[in-house]
Amino acid sequence: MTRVTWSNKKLRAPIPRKLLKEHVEGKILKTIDRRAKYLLFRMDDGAVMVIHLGMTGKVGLFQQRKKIAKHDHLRIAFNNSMEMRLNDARRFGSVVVWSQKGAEEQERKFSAKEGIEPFSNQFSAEVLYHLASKRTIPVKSFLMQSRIIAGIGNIYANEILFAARVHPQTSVNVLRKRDWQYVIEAAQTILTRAIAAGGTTISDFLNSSGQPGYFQVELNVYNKLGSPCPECTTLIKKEILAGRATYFCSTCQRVLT
DNA sequence: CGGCGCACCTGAGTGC
DNA sequence: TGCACTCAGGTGCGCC
Repeated sequence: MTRVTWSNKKLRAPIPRKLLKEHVEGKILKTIDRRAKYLLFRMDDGAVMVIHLGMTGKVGLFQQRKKIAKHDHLRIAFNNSMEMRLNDARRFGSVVVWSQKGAEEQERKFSAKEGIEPFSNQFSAEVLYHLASKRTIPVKSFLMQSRIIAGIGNIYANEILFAARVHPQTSVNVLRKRDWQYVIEAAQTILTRAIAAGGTTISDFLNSSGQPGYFQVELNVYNKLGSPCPECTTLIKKEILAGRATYFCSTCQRVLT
């Protein structure tokens, strides 16, 4: 990575310019991993650059000579005429750098406060049942709490609960193990589909088109206020739950008690 | 501690 | 190429 440049705006936090200069510029990018909704760019010396995309962030590969776009906040050039660009209109995203010295410890601490990965063995009816047993928050809020479960945002929380036929308002402590099993299966199916669509988005970036991935995923309830439920034709309802738009079918999704 | 409300920001859409 | 207003895919802080 031959050169790092940035805008003068801060994201969620100021861009760590000094650390990027010291630990990213001039280094060799070895692998890119993901934990929760964070991207981990690992240098071959052990340093790590962590990027979160917030609501509107996008990372793409571009020719260095291509004109920069409004809201490009970070550019990292490679030694082959390409560069990676982080574009983020609302600036809810973030960039953090762990130097090789403390990276392992920092990653452990970071990972410890992020929730269960939906494709891990921990994402089981047993585990979720126990985590939920003493809590009373609505199941939708529970699914969206990144400290408990990683990677499920508002759109997919809505879609998962529709697929599992669970009402978003249901208090988590009333779900039985078999309800959790439905939720888990729905989550894995829907996230798998979403990831497949996301893969298409990455290709679009290279082709300079740039369609957000979720337009390619078929949504059953999210943003479908007043549309007929695909299962029973009842009109989809919308309510605000914990400040977030919540869509559901009041026939298919019953509040458990 | 758990649960909730709200702040952080820009842009798209809608109604007048 | 107006203006005012609402809403948006996430996270984390402060308050009760």
